[in-house]
Amino acid sequence: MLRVATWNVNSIRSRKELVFMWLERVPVEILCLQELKTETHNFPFLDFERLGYKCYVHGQKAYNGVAICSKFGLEDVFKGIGDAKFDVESRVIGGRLKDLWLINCYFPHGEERGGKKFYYKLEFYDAFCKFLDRSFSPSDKIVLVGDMNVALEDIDVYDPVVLKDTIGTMPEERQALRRLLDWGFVDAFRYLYPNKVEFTWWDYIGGAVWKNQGMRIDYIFITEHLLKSLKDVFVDTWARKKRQPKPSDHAPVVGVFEL
Amino acid sequence: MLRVATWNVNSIRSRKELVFMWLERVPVEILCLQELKTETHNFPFLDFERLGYKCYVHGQKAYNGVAICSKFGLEDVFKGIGDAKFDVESRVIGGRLKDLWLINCYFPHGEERGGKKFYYKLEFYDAFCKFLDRSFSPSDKIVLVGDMNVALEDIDVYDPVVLKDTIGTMPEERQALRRLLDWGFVDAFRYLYPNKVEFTWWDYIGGAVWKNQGMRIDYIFITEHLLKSLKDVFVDTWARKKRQPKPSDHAPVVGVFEL
DNA sequence: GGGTAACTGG
DNA sequence: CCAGTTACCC
Repeated sequence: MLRVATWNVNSIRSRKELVFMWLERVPVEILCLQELKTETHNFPFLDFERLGYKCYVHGQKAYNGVAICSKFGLEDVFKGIGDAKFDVESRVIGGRLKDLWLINCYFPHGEERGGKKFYYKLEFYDAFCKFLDRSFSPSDKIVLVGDMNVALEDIDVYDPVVLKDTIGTMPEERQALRRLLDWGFVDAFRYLYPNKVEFTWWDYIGGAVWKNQGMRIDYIFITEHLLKSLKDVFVDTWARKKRQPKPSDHAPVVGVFEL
Repeated sequence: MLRVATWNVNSIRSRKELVFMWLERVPVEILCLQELKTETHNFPFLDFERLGYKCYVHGQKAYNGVAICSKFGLEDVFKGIGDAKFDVESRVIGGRLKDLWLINCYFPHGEERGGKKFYYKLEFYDAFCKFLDRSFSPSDKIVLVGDMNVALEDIDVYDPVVLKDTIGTMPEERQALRRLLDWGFVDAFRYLYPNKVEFTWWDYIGGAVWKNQGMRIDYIFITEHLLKSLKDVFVDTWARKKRQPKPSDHAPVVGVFEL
C-alpha cells in the first residue's frame, strides 16, 4: 500500500506539531506540503527524519514553499517548472520513486478577477501545462498533487450562487485547471466518488468550517495507468477541526494506492 | 499583614498566566502592575476577580499602562498627575485605602543620554514632584511603588564601571529620583538592608538573568509614618527565572507591612 | 482569522 | 531578546 497525502499547512514552523500529530493518525508513506512559508534551512528536517521521512524541500521566505516528505528515497528531484518567470517563487517540487513520478504544486491564489495576480494565476497554469508537455507524457505514471486554488465544478463548493465570481470558482480558472485533465490527468477523488460533496479548504473567517462552508481546491490527480491501482481518496477533516494547536485552513487529502 | 507588590509585567495579555501562577506562590493583598501594553477594556478583570482582586486600571494601547489590583476596595482613585503634557501617556494610577495612599507609577525609560526621551524622563520626574507637592504631604501615609527606571546607587547595579553612562545609572537620573526621597520618601528595601545587593531587572539579551547582571530599578517608597509598620521587602526572582511561560524582564518586589 | 515581515520601544 | 505595531497575503 502506498498512501500519498497533500496538505497546504500554511506555515510549517507554526504547524509542525499538528502535522506530527496527524501523522500518528494517518502515517502516510508520502506527504506533500504546500505553503511552508519558510526558507529551506528552517524546515524541520530532523523531526521528520525521526519518523523515518526523507524530505525534499523547496522553501521560500514568508510565501509559498513546497516539500515532499517520503518514507522512500526519491530520484531525479526537481524544483520549479523550468520557466524563469515563475520559478522566482517556490511553488513546485517533484521526483521519481521507481517508475512513479510525484509532482507537488502550490498554484497561485489569484486574489480577484481582473487583477495582475489573476492573470498571473492563469499564466502559471499555462506555463505548468507547457512544463508537462516538455517533461512528461500522459502515458507516464504520475501523481500530481497540491493546492490548485480552483474548485473544478459547482459540486466542489458549498454554495455556487453565493460564491459566484469569487476567486477559485470562475470559468477562466476552471478552464485552466481542466487543461490538466485534458492533458491526461484524472481527478482521483471525483473518479471514485462522482457525486460526493467534500471540501478541502474552509475560510478561517466566521467559523466556516463548523458550517461546512468550504471548497474542494486540493487534489490528487493521476495519469490513466494509475487508475487500476487507486483504492481510495479521502479528506481528513480532523486536523482542520482541531482548535489546539491551531489548524491550517486546509485539510489533508490522502490517496491510497495498491501498486 | 498587608503585602504590596510592584511588578513591571511587560504586557499583561502575554503575562497573565505567569502573574496568576506567581499569585499562588505569593498571594499579596495589593499588586501594582506596570507596562500593561493594552487598553483598559482588554485587561483581564474577570481572572483577577476570581482570585478576589478588584482592579483599577489605566490602560494604553501598545505602550505604558498601569493597574492596581487590590483585595480591598480603594477610594479616591486617580489616574495621571494632573499635567496634560504627561497625562497623554498612562503612567500613574493611585488610590486610598483608609488612611493609606497607594501610588503606582511607570517612569519613562529615557533611551539614552541627550535625546528627547532623556529630557522627557527628567521632566517627568520634575512634574511628578510637583504633583506630590500639590496633592500630598510628607506627613501622609503613602506607599509609592513602581518602575522608576533608575538605579539609585552603584550598589544597585551589577557593575557600575561597565554600566557607566548607560541609561538608568546616570547622575542626572539619580538626582531626579533622589528628589522623591528628598520630598519625604524612604526606599524601603535599602532602609531594611543597607548593604544588600539585589536587582529587580535583568536584560532579556545575552542571558543576563543567569549571570545576575541586573539593576535595581523597581522600588517601594514609603513615607516616614510607615517605617514602623514595615516588616520586610523582598525581590522574588522565581517569575523572572521561569522559562515557560516566558518571563517579564522585571521581577516583582514585595513590601510587607503590619499596620 | 491566521500566518508572515519590518519596524519601534524597552 | 521580547513585547507591541502596521502592512501584506491567502
